[in-house]
Amino acid sequence: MSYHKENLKERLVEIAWEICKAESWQKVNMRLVAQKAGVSTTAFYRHFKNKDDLKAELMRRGFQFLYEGIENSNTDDKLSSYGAHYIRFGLEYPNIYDLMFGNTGLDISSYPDLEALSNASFSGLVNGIKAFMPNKSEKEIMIKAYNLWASVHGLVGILRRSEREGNRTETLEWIEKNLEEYLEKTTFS
Amino acid sequence: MSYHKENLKERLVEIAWEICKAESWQKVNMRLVAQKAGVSTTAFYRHFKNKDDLKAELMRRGFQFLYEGIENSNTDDKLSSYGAHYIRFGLEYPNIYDLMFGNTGLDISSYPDLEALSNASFSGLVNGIKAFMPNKSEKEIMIKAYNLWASVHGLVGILRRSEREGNRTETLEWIEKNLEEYLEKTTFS
DNA sequence: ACTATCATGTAATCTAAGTTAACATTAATA
DNA sequence: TATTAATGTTAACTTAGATTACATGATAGT
Repeated sequence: MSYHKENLKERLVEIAWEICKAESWQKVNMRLVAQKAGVSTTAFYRHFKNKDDLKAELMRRGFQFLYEGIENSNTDDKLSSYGAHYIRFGLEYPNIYDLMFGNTGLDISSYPDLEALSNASFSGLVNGIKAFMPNKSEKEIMIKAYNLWASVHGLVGILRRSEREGNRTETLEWIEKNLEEYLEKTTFS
Repeated sequence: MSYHKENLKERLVEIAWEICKAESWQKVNMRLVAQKAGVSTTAFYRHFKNKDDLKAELMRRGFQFLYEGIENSNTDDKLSSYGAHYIRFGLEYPNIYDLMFGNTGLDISSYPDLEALSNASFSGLVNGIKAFMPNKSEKEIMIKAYNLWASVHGLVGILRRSEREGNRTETLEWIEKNLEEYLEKTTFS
Protein backbone atom coordinates (compact mmCIF):
# COMPACT_ATOMS: atom_id res chain seq x y z
CA MET A 1 0.00 0.00 0.00
CA SER A 2 0.85 3.64 -0.02
CA TYR A 3 2.01 4.32 -3.51
CA HIS A 4 1.79 7.91 -2.34
CA LYS A 5 3.88 8.48 0.73
CA GLU A 6 3.20 10.78 3.63
CA ASN A 7 5.44 13.86 3.73
CA LEU A 8 7.99 12.32 1.45
CA LYS A 9 9.73 15.62 0.89
CA GLU A 10 10.23 16.14 4.58
CA ARG A 11 11.52 12.63 5.02
CA LEU A 12 13.96 13.04 2.16
CA VAL A 13 15.32 16.21 3.71
CA GLU A 14 15.57 14.54 7.08
CA ILE A 15 17.52 11.63 5.64
CA ALA A 16 19.77 13.91 3.61
CA TRP A 17 20.40 16.02 6.69
CA GLU A 18 21.53 13.01 8.66
CA ILE A 19 23.86 11.87 5.91
CA CYS A 20 25.26 15.36 5.56
CA LYS A 21 25.77 15.71 9.30
CA ALA A 22 27.42 12.34 9.66
CA GLU A 23 29.43 12.30 6.43
CA SER A 24 29.49 15.44 4.29
CA TRP A 25 27.26 17.16 1.76
CA GLN A 26 29.30 15.51 -0.98
CA LYS A 27 28.09 12.13 0.21
CA VAL A 28 24.46 13.13 -0.11
CA ASN A 29 23.14 11.68 -3.34
CA MET A 30 19.68 10.99 -4.63
CA ARG A 31 20.06 7.28 -5.00
CA LEU A 32 21.14 6.79 -1.42
CA VAL A 33 18.57 9.15 0.06
CA ALA A 34 15.75 7.71 -2.04
CA GLN A 35 16.77 4.20 -1.18
CA LYS A 36 16.79 4.97 2.53
CA ALA A 37 13.33 6.46 2.13
CA GLY A 38 12.18 3.35 0.29
CA VAL A 39 11.24 5.14 -2.92
CA SER A 40 12.62 5.28 -6.43
CA THR A 41 15.43 7.66 -7.24
CA THR A 42 13.27 9.75 -9.50
CA ALA A 43 10.67 10.36 -6.80
CA PHE A 44 13.19 12.92 -5.70
CA TYR A 45 12.58 15.13 -8.67
CA ARG A 46 8.92 15.50 -7.78
CA HIS A 47 10.02 17.46 -4.74
CA PHE A 48 13.26 19.12 -5.77
CA LYS A 49 14.17 20.67 -9.07
CA ASN A 50 17.71 19.36 -8.74
CA LYS A 51 20.42 18.69 -6.21
CA ASP A 52 21.06 22.37 -5.62
CA ASP A 53 17.49 22.66 -4.48
CA LEU A 54 18.12 20.03 -1.86
CA LYS A 55 21.37 21.68 -0.84
CA ALA A 56 19.54 24.96 -0.39
CA GLU A 57 16.96 23.25 1.81
CA LEU A 58 19.70 21.71 3.92
CA MET A 59 21.40 25.08 4.25
CA ARG A 60 18.17 26.66 5.44
CA ARG A 61 17.98 23.98 8.06
CA GLY A 62 21.58 24.64 8.97
CA PHE A 63 21.03 28.33 9.61
CA GLN A 64 17.86 27.71 11.57
CA PHE A 65 19.68 25.12 13.62
CA LEU A 66 22.57 27.49 14.29
CA TYR A 67 20.31 30.40 15.23
CA GLU A 68 18.15 28.26 17.48
CA GLY A 69 21.28 27.21 19.28
CA ILE A 70 22.30 30.82 19.77
CA GLU A 71 18.87 31.82 21.07
CA ASN A 72 18.72 28.93 23.49
CA SER A 73 22.20 29.30 24.86
CA ASN A 74 21.66 32.18 27.24
CA THR A 75 24.75 34.01 26.14
CA ASP A 76 25.49 36.73 28.64
CA ASP A 77 25.24 39.25 25.82
CA LYS A 78 28.96 39.25 25.41
CA LEU A 79 30.14 39.33 21.82
CA SER A 80 32.84 36.87 22.60
CA SER A 81 30.14 34.37 23.60
CA TYR A 82 28.43 35.00 20.31
CA GLY A 83 31.63 34.36 18.39
CA ALA A 84 32.45 31.35 20.54
CA HIS A 85 29.07 29.88 19.71
CA TYR A 86 29.88 30.05 16.02
CA ILE A 87 33.20 28.39 16.55
CA ARG A 88 31.71 25.62 18.66
CA PHE A 89 29.06 25.08 16.04
CA GLY A 90 31.75 24.73 13.39
CA LEU A 91 33.60 22.20 15.50
CA GLU A 92 30.59 20.20 16.58
CA TYR A 93 28.89 20.06 13.17
CA PRO A 94 31.78 20.40 10.74
CA ASN A 95 29.89 18.91 7.81
CA ILE A 96 26.90 21.17 8.30
CA TYR A 97 29.31 24.06 8.71
CA ASP A 98 30.97 23.20 5.40
CA LEU A 99 27.61 23.09 3.72
CA MET A 100 26.74 26.53 5.09
CA PHE A 101 30.02 28.37 4.81
CA GLY A 102 32.11 26.36 2.40
CA ASN A 103 32.22 26.35 -1.34
CA THR A 104 29.45 23.97 -2.28
CA GLY A 105 29.15 25.42 -5.75
CA LEU A 106 25.64 26.61 -5.01
CA ASP A 107 24.76 30.03 -6.37
CA ILE A 108 23.15 31.44 -3.28
CA SER A 109 21.75 34.44 -5.12
CA SER A 110 19.28 32.03 -6.73
CA TYR A 111 17.80 31.50 -3.29
CA PRO A 112 17.02 34.96 -1.87
CA ASP A 113 15.50 33.68 1.35
CA LEU A 114 18.67 31.72 2.01
CA GLU A 115 20.77 34.75 1.26
CA ALA A 116 18.77 36.70 3.79
CA LEU A 117 19.11 33.95 6.39
CA SER A 118 22.82 33.90 5.78
CA ASN A 119 23.18 37.67 6.08
CA ALA A 120 21.13 37.79 9.25
CA SER A 121 23.97 36.55 11.36
CA PHE A 122 26.31 39.29 10.25
CA SER A 123 23.73 41.99 10.90
CA GLY A 124 23.26 40.61 14.38
CA LEU A 125 26.97 40.83 14.92
CA VAL A 126 27.17 44.43 13.73
CA ASN A 127 24.34 45.45 16.05
CA GLY A 128 26.04 43.71 18.91
CA ILE A 129 29.27 45.55 18.31
CA LYS A 130 27.42 48.80 17.90
CA ALA A 131 25.89 48.33 21.32
CA PHE A 132 29.22 47.30 22.73
CA MET A 133 31.15 50.29 21.45
CA PRO A 134 28.65 53.13 21.16
CA ASN A 135 31.22 55.87 20.78
CA LYS A 136 33.04 54.36 17.79
CA SER A 137 32.48 55.48 14.23
CA GLU A 138 30.43 53.43 11.80
CA LYS A 139 33.57 52.49 9.94
CA GLU A 140 35.39 51.38 13.07
CA ILE A 141 32.41 49.27 14.04
CA MET A 142 32.24 47.63 10.65
CA ILE A 143 35.94 46.90 10.73
CA LYS A 144 35.59 45.24 14.11
CA ALA A 145 32.64 43.27 12.82
CA TYR A 146 34.47 42.01 9.75
CA ASN A 147 37.49 41.20 11.83
CA LEU A 148 35.54 39.24 14.41
CA TRP A 149 33.74 37.42 11.62
CA ALA A 150 36.96 36.62 9.84
CA SER A 151 38.70 35.52 13.03
CA VAL A 152 35.87 33.24 13.98
CA HIS A 153 35.62 31.50 10.64
CA GLY A 154 39.35 31.44 10.18
CA LEU A 155 39.80 29.86 13.57
CA VAL A 156 37.28 27.14 12.83
CA GLY A 157 39.41 26.28 9.84
CA ILE A 158 42.59 26.18 11.89
CA LEU A 159 41.12 24.09 14.68
CA ARG A 160 39.58 21.62 12.30
CA ARG A 161 42.72 21.33 10.23
CA SER A 162 44.81 20.72 13.30
CA GLU A 163 42.39 18.03 14.36
CA ARG A 164 42.44 16.34 10.97
CA GLU A 165 46.18 16.47 10.64
CA GLY A 166 47.07 15.72 14.23
CA ASN A 167 48.82 19.09 14.51
CA ARG A 168 47.22 20.19 17.76
CA THR A 169 49.60 22.40 19.72
CA GLU A 170 49.21 23.24 23.37
CA THR A 171 48.19 26.74 22.46
CA LEU A 172 45.44 25.51 20.14
CA GLU A 173 44.25 23.26 22.93
CA TRP A 174 44.11 26.27 25.20
CA ILE A 175 42.32 28.38 22.60
CA GLU A 176 39.61 25.80 22.07
CA LYS A 177 39.00 25.48 25.79
CA ASN A 178 38.97 29.24 26.28
CA LEU A 179 37.32 30.62 23.20
CA GLU A 180 35.77 33.62 24.93
CA GLU A 181 39.04 34.66 26.52
CA TYR A 182 40.85 34.14 23.22
CA LEU A 183 38.37 36.32 21.37
CA GLU A 184 38.53 39.04 24.02
CA LYS A 185 42.29 38.99 23.88
CA THR A 186 42.57 39.09 20.12
CA THR A 187 39.68 40.98 18.61
CA PHE A 188 38.84 43.41 21.39
CA SER A 189 41.77 45.66 21.98
CA MET B 1 55.05 10.01 -35.08
CA SER B 2 55.32 10.46 -31.37
CA TYR B 3 53.32 7.69 -29.89
CA HIS B 4 55.36 8.53 -26.87
CA LYS B 5 55.02 12.18 -25.96
CA GLU B 6 57.65 14.46 -24.53
CA ASN B 7 57.05 15.35 -20.88
CA LEU B 8 53.44 14.37 -21.03
CA LYS B 9 53.09 14.47 -17.27
CA GLU B 10 54.33 18.03 -17.12
CA ARG B 11 52.02 19.07 -19.90
CA LEU B 12 49.05 17.46 -18.22
CA VAL B 13 49.80 19.33 -15.02
CA GLU B 14 50.22 22.56 -16.92
CA ILE B 15 46.88 22.14 -18.64
CA ALA B 16 45.14 21.13 -15.43
CA TRP B 17 46.67 24.13 -13.68
CA GLU B 18 45.29 26.50 -16.28
CA ILE B 19 41.83 24.98 -16.04
CA CYS B 20 41.95 25.12 -12.27
CA LYS B 21 43.13 28.72 -12.28
CA ALA B 22 40.52 29.86 -14.78
CA GLU B 23 37.59 27.74 -13.61
CA SER B 24 37.98 25.70 -10.42
CA TRP B 25 39.54 22.44 -9.35
CA GLN B 26 36.13 20.82 -9.69
CA LYS B 27 36.21 21.53 -13.40
CA VAL B 28 39.49 19.71 -13.83
CA ASN B 29 38.73 16.28 -15.23
CA MET B 30 40.79 13.70 -16.96
CA ARG B 31 38.87 13.61 -20.18
CA LEU B 32 39.17 17.35 -20.72
CA VAL B 33 42.81 17.56 -19.73
CA ALA B 34 43.78 14.54 -21.82
CA GLN B 35 41.85 15.85 -24.79
CA LYS B 36 43.59 19.23 -24.57
CA ALA B 37 46.90 17.40 -24.45
CA GLY B 38 45.91 15.34 -27.47
CA VAL B 39 46.14 11.97 -25.76
CA SER B 40 43.67 9.35 -24.63
CA THR B 41 41.97 9.74 -21.31
CA THR B 42 43.68 6.75 -19.84
CA ALA B 43 47.15 8.03 -20.66
CA PHE B 44 46.59 9.98 -17.52
CA TYR B 45 46.85 6.93 -15.32
CA ARG B 46 50.39 6.23 -16.49
CA HIS B 47 51.44 9.39 -14.67
CA PHE B 48 49.00 9.73 -11.80
CA LYS B 49 47.56 7.06 -9.59
CA ASN B 50 44.25 8.89 -9.51
CA LYS B 51 42.70 12.33 -9.45
CA ASP B 52 43.87 13.00 -5.91
CA ASP B 53 47.40 12.55 -7.14
CA LEU B 54 46.85 15.28 -9.68
CA LYS B 55 45.23 17.50 -7.09
CA ALA B 56 48.24 17.04 -4.86
CA GLU B 57 50.54 18.02 -7.69
CA LEU B 58 48.49 21.14 -8.35
CA MET B 59 48.56 22.03 -4.68
CA ARG B 60 52.35 21.72 -4.63
CA ARG B 61 52.45 24.11 -7.51
CA GLY B 62 50.08 26.42 -5.68
CA PHE B 63 52.29 26.64 -2.61
CA GLN B 64 55.42 27.14 -4.67
CA PHE B 65 53.66 29.84 -6.63
CA LEU B 66 52.50 31.57 -3.46
CA TYR B 67 55.91 31.41 -1.81
CA GLU B 68 57.72 32.63 -4.89
CA GLY B 69 55.40 35.59 -4.92
CA ILE B 70 56.21 36.35 -1.32
CA GLU B 71 59.96 36.09 -1.91
CA ASN B 72 59.82 38.31 -4.95
CA SER B 73 57.62 40.98 -3.49
CA ASN B 74 60.16 42.86 -1.42
CA THR B 75 57.94 43.10 1.59
CA ASP B 76 59.39 45.57 4.02
CA ASP B 77 59.53 42.84 6.62
CA LYS B 78 56.31 44.01 8.11
CA LEU B 79 53.98 41.22 9.15
CA SER B 80 51.04 43.11 7.83
CA SER B 81 52.64 42.98 4.37
CA TYR B 82 53.05 39.27 4.77
CA GLY B 83 49.39 38.85 5.68
CA ALA B 84 48.32 41.22 2.93
CA HIS B 85 50.19 39.12 0.41
CA TYR B 86 48.18 36.09 1.42
CA ILE B 87 44.95 37.99 1.10
CA ARG B 88 45.86 39.37 -2.31
CA PHE B 89 46.81 35.91 -3.44
CA GLY B 90 43.43 34.61 -2.33
CA LEU B 91 41.69 37.38 -4.24
CA GLU B 92 43.78 37.18 -7.38
CA TYR B 93 43.80 33.39 -7.66
CA PRO B 94 40.61 32.35 -5.92
CA ASN B 95 40.44 28.96 -7.58
CA ILE B 96 44.00 28.10 -6.73
CA TYR B 97 43.34 29.37 -3.22
CA ASP B 98 40.34 27.06 -2.91
CA LEU B 99 42.41 24.16 -4.05
CA MET B 100 45.07 24.93 -1.45
CA PHE B 101 43.01 25.98 1.54
CA GLY B 102 39.52 24.70 0.83
CA ASN B 103 37.96 21.34 1.40
CA THR B 104 38.91 19.42 -1.70
CA GLY B 105 38.38 16.08 0.00
CA LEU B 106 42.06 15.28 -0.36
CA ASP B 107 43.64 13.58 2.61
CA ILE B 108 46.75 15.69 2.85
CA SER B 109 48.41 13.34 5.32
CA SER B 110 48.85 10.93 2.40
CA TYR B 111 51.21 13.47 0.87
CA PRO B 112 53.79 14.32 3.53
CA ASP B 113 55.79 16.67 1.32
CA LEU B 114 52.64 18.65 0.65
CA GLU B 115 51.84 18.74 4.33
CA ALA B 116 55.29 20.15 4.97
CA LEU B 117 54.89 22.75 2.24
CA SER B 118 51.58 23.72 3.70
CA ASN B 119 52.94 24.04 7.22
CA ALA B 120 55.92 26.08 6.09
CA SER B 121 53.90 29.23 5.73
CA PHE B 122 52.66 29.08 9.28
CA SER B 123 56.14 28.53 10.66
CA GLY B 124 57.30 31.55 8.73
CA LEU B 125 54.55 33.56 10.28
CA VAL B 126 55.40 32.44 13.80
CA ASN B 127 59.04 33.37 13.32
CA GLY B 128 58.02 36.73 11.97
CA ILE B 129 55.87 37.46 14.97
CA LYS B 130 58.58 36.24 17.29
CA ALA B 131 60.96 38.76 15.75
CA PHE B 132 58.33 41.43 15.90
CA MET B 133 57.45 40.96 19.58
CA PRO B 134 60.58 39.59 21.21
CA ASN B 135 59.45 40.20 24.76
CA LYS B 136 56.18 38.26 24.53
CA SER B 137 55.73 34.75 25.86
CA GLU B 138 55.65 31.77 23.53
CA LYS B 139 51.94 31.38 24.15
CA GLU B 140 51.20 35.02 23.39
CA ILE B 141 53.18 34.76 20.20
CA MET B 142 51.34 31.64 19.11
CA ILE B 143 48.01 33.24 19.86
CA LYS B 144 48.92 36.22 17.73
CA ALA B 145 50.04 33.91 14.99
CA TYR B 146 46.84 31.90 14.98
CA ASN B 147 44.81 35.05 15.10
CA LEU B 148 46.60 36.67 12.18
CA TRP B 149 46.28 33.46 10.23
CA ALA B 150 42.59 33.16 11.00
CA SER B 151 41.94 36.81 10.22
CA VAL B 152 43.72 36.60 6.91
CA HIS B 153 41.92 33.50 5.70
CA GLY B 154 38.63 34.60 7.14
CA LEU B 155 38.93 37.94 5.39
CA VAL B 156 39.62 36.30 2.05
CA GLY B 157 36.35 34.46 2.51
CA ILE B 158 34.47 37.64 3.33
CA LEU B 159 35.90 39.65 0.47
CA ARG B 160 35.24 36.92 -2.04
CA ARG B 161 31.73 36.32 -0.80
CA SER B 162 30.92 40.01 -0.98
CA GLU B 163 32.23 40.06 -4.52
CA ARG B 164 30.19 37.04 -5.56
CA GLU B 165 27.01 38.24 -3.95
CA GLY B 166 27.38 41.92 -4.79
CA ASN B 167 27.40 42.77 -1.08
CA ARG B 168 30.42 45.03 -1.16
CA THR B 169 30.12 47.73 1.48
CA GLU B 170 32.19 50.89 1.57
CA THR B 171 34.13 49.54 4.49
CA LEU B 172 35.01 46.34 2.64
CA GLU B 173 36.14 48.46 -0.26
CA TRP B 174 38.37 50.38 2.10
CA ILE B 175 39.71 47.21 3.71
CA GLU B 176 40.69 45.71 0.39
CA LYS B 177 42.50 48.87 -0.67
CA ASN B 178 44.26 49.19 2.68
CA LEU B 179 45.00 45.66 3.75
CA GLU B 180 48.16 46.53 5.66
CA GLU B 181 46.49 49.27 7.62
CA TYR B 182 43.52 47.03 8.31
CA LEU B 183 45.75 44.27 9.62
CA GLU B 184 47.74 46.67 11.77
CA LYS B 185 44.57 48.06 13.21
CA THR B 186 42.93 44.74 13.93
CA THR B 187 45.52 42.14 14.76
CA PHE B 188 48.26 44.28 16.25
CA SER B 189 46.96 46.00 19.31
C1' DA C 1 -21.17 7.65 -8.13
C1' DC C 2 -18.35 8.95 -12.44
C1' DT C 3 -14.81 10.81 -14.51
C1' DA C 4 -11.28 14.41 -15.52
C1' DT C 5 -7.28 16.24 -13.67
C1' DC C 6 -3.29 16.89 -11.10
C1' DA C 7 0.12 15.56 -7.84
C1' DT C 8 3.09 12.01 -6.98
C1' DG C 9 5.60 7.67 -7.84
C1' DT C 10 8.19 4.23 -11.20
C1' DA C 11 11.08 2.18 -14.94
C1' DA C 12 14.13 2.97 -18.44
C1' DT C 13 17.55 5.56 -20.13
C1' DC C 14 21.07 9.32 -21.01
C1' DT C 15 25.26 11.74 -19.89
C1' DA C 16 29.47 12.96 -17.37
C1' DA C 17 33.36 11.54 -14.93
C1' DG C 18 36.56 8.38 -12.34
C1' DT C 19 38.69 4.12 -13.01
C1' DT C 20 40.38 -0.54 -14.68
C1' DA C 21 41.70 -4.33 -17.88
C1' DA C 22 43.64 -5.95 -21.92
C1' DC C 23 46.33 -4.84 -25.60
C1' DA C 24 49.85 -1.97 -28.61
C1' DT C 25 54.01 0.52 -29.35
C1' DT C 26 58.34 2.36 -28.49
C1' DA C 27 62.67 2.96 -25.72
C1' DA C 28 66.16 0.94 -23.10
C1' DT C 29 69.17 -2.59 -21.93
C1' DA C 30 71.32 -7.13 -21.66
C1' DT D 1 68.95 -8.66 -31.61
C1' DA D 2 65.70 -10.10 -28.01
C1' DT D 3 63.64 -9.09 -23.83
C1' DT D 4 61.60 -6.00 -20.80
C1' DA D 5 59.84 -1.75 -18.88
C1' DA D 6 57.59 2.49 -19.84
C1' DT D 7 54.09 4.67 -22.02
C1' DG D 8 50.00 4.99 -24.88
C1' DT D 9 45.23 3.15 -26.73
C1' DT D 10 40.53 0.93 -26.92
C1' DA D 11 36.78 -0.84 -24.64
C1' DA D 12 34.24 -1.13 -20.86
C1' DC D 13 32.61 -0.66 -15.90
C1' DT D 14 30.82 2.22 -12.13
C1' DT D 15 28.65 5.99 -9.78
C1' DA D 16 25.81 9.94 -9.85
C1' DG D 17 22.85 13.74 -11.74
C1' DA D 18 19.07 14.27 -14.72
C1' DT D 19 15.03 13.51 -18.18
C1' DT D 20 11.23 11.07 -20.54
C1' DA D 21 7.32 8.38 -20.76
C1' DC D 22 4.23 6.03 -18.17
C1' DA D 23 1.42 4.48 -13.81
C1' DT D 24 -1.26 5.38 -9.74
C1' DG D 25 -4.36 7.46 -6.85
C1' DA D 26 -6.45 11.61 -4.44
C1' DT D 27 -9.56 15.31 -5.27
C1' DA D 28 -13.11 18.05 -7.38
C1' DG D 29 -16.91 19.17 -10.61
C1' DT D 30 -20.78 17.22 -12.85
